[in-house]
Amino acid sequence: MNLTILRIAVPSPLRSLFDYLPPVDGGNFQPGQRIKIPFGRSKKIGLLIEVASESEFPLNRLKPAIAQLDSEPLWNKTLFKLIAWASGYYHHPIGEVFASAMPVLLKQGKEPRYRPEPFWLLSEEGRNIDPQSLKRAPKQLELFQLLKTADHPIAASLIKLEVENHSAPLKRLEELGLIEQCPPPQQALSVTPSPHSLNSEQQSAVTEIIGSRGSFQAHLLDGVTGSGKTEVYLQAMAPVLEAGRAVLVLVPEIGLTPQLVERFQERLSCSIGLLHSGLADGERLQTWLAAKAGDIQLLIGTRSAIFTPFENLGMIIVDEEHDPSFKQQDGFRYSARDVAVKRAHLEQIPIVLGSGTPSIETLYHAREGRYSHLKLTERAGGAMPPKIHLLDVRHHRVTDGLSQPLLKAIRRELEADNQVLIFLNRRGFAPALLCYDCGWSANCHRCDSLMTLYAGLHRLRCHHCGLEAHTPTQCPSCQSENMHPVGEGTERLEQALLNHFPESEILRIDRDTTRRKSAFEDLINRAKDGKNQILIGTQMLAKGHHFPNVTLVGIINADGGIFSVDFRASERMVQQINQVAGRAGRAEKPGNVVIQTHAPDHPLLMQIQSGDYSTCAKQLLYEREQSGFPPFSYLALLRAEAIEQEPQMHFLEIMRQQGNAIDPNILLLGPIPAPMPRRAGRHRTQLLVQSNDRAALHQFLSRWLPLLEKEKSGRKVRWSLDVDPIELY
DNA sequence: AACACTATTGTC
DNA sequence: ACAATAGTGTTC
Repeated sequence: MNLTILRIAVPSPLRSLFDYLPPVDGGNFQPGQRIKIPFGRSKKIGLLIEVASESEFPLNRLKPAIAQLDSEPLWNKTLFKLIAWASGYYHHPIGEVFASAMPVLLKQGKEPRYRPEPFWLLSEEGRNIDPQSLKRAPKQLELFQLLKTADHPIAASLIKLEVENHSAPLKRLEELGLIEQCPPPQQALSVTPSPHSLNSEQQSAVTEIIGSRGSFQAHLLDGVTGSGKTEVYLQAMAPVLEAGRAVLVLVPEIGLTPQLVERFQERLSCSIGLLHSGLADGERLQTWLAAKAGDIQLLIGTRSAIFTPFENLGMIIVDEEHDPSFKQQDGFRYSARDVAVKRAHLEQIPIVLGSGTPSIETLYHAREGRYSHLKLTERAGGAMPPKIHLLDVRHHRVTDGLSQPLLKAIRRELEADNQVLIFLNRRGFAPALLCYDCGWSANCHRCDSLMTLYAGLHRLRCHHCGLEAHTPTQCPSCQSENMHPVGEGTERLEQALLNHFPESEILRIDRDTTRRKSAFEDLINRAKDGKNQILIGTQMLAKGHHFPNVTLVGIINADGGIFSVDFRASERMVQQINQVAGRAGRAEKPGNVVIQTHAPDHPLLMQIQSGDYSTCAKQLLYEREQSGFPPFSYLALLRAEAIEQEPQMHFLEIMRQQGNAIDPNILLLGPIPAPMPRRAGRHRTQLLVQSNDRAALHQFLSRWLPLLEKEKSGRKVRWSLDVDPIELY
C-alpha cells in the first residue's frame, strides 16, 4: 500500500518541515496548496511543500491534517521555487517566508474566491449625450468625462483612485443609463504614441530592452531626473503587453504610485493593478487573485508585490532601484530588488532596474558586464542641469541654519516669482536642547539619543522610540534658565524663513505635517506650480515629485553622510543630494543648488559639485574596494537585543567562537554595540559576518544557524540574522 | 513563537 | 502546603 505523507511548512520560527497524514476528505495534493493542520495544541495554516510516500517521523505519531484549503497551488512552479529559494538565501524559516509571500487573508485561511472587479464604460446613450447636460452635477460630470476621455472600460478601483467619493455619482450615472458595467476587457492592447519622440539614448535603451525579450537579462537604466526613464519603461513594456504577457513594476513606496499609474493609464489601454500597504486586506487579495487569473496586465506595487503570481510574466521593472525601502527591515529581511532579479532569472525574462542614482552594487554588476548599462544623460526638452555651489559655512554668519549667501539667493528667486526648495533631513525645531550653564542636555532615557525639540508643541520627542516630554523651562540639573535649542530642524527653518520672507508662501512637508490622511497630496498639489513660494522638506520631498518652478534648491546640511560609521551613509548622502538637486532646473528655467557644508574640501562633495553622479559613484565604488565592503565582499549581520547588556554580549561571544571553529576563513567582527546601543529601552549588539566568497558565506550560515538555535544563552536575547544588511544599526 | 510541563523559590 | 515563576522542552 502506498502512503501519502504531506510535508508541510508551518508559519513558526521553526526551520524544519512537518509531516502529516492527508485530511479525511481532499485529494489531488500539490505543492503550494494551503493545508489546515493541528500543531501542538493549536491549529495553523501551513503550506504543502512536498507529497512524500514515507516519513522519518514515527508513523503512529503522525496527525492527520484538518483540511485542504486550496484545490490548486497558490503559485506556479517558478514562483514556488523563488519563494523556497528566498527562504534558503535569507536563512529565514520556510513557513514564515511562505506566509509573508501571501496576502493576509490567505494567511488567515480565507477562501481564495476571485470576484472580478467591475469595469465601467459609457453606454450607447452616454456616448450620444452632451456632457454639458451634467454640469449641475459636477461629480457626475467629472466621472463621466473620465470615462469619455479614456474611451475604454475603466476598473472600479482606478475610478476610486481618480475621483473622490465616487460611489454615489457612479451609482447615479448608472441609474441614468449613461454608463454600464462590463467584464474585464481582454482586447488587444494599444499604446498611445509618445507625444515627444525619443532621443537617441532613449531609443537605444528601448531597443536593447526589447531585444532581450524571452530570456533573462538585467538592465540598469541609469538616467538623471527628467531624462525620461518612464517613457523608456512604457515603450519597452509595450511589446511585452502586446504579446499578452504581464509586466510587474516595483516602486519604493505608496507615495510614488499614483503619478506612475497616471502616466501608464494615459498611454496604455490595459488593465492596471495596484498593490501597496494602503489597501484593505480584501482589496489586496482581490488584486492578487486578479493577477493570478490573468486579469491584470500591468501591476504596480511595493516590496511584497514581488511575490504576486502571474500566469505569464514577461518583464519586471524596479523603479528607483537604489531605494533602501526595497529591503524589509524586520522579520523576513529580504530585498525585493534582489529577489526581483532572481525571479527574472527563474522566469527567463528581462528586468529593468531604473534609477537616477543607482546603488553601488547595481553599478558594479553593470561594470562587470552582468547587467547591461543603459545611460540616459540628456534631460527632456533640453533642460539644463542645475548648477551646484558648495557654500563653506565656516566663513559665513549662519542663523537658524541659514547662511547669508543662501538667504540672499532665496530672496532673489522669490522676487522673480520663482519657487525655492529647502532640504533638511531633520524634523522638529532643533535636534537638541542644551543648558549653557552646566552642559545638561535633554536625552531620551530609553535610547542613547538626544530628544528633538518641538517648539510649536512645546514638547520634546524622541525620534527613535516616540517618547515625549514637556520642554523644561529650567535646567533639571542646575535650575538655570539658560537653556537653548541647538542645531536646526525643518520647523525652525520654517519659522526663520517666515520672518525673513513674510510675503511668500511657505510649505513645510515632513512626516509631522503630513500625518493627516491626504495631507501629503494636498501639500504637493499646492506646491505643483507655486510662485513666490518656499518648500521646506525632508527626504519626502526628494522623491519622485516634480516642481517645475523650482529654480533654487538649498541643502542645509550635507555633512551627515561624511562622518557616519555606516559604510553606506556616504552613498545615501550622495544619492539624496542628487535626487533633491534633480528637483531644480527643469523646463526652461535653469536651476541652482546651494549646498551648505563644513567640509567643502571633502572629495565626495567636490565630485557632487561636478553635478555628475557617476563620478561620485566611481569614488564610492573605489572606497568600497579599498575597505573590502560590498560589493567586494558579502555580509550577514547577527543582531541581538535584550533589556540587559550582558547576556547578548555573552551570546554573541559564544557564537563568534563557535563560528570561528566552523570556518576560520569567515571573518567575524564583533560583538560590537550597535551605533545607537540602546533604543526603546533595549540594548542592541551585533556580530558582522563577512566573506569574499558568497557560497562559502552561505555554507557557513547553514552550519552556524543550528548552533545559534541550540545555544542556551540565546534564549534570553532576541536575535535575528540579516543577510545582505543595508543598514548597520 | 506559543504553550505546557518541571524544578525552584517564596510566603503564610 | 501552595502559588508564583524561572527554566526546559515540544511542536509532525
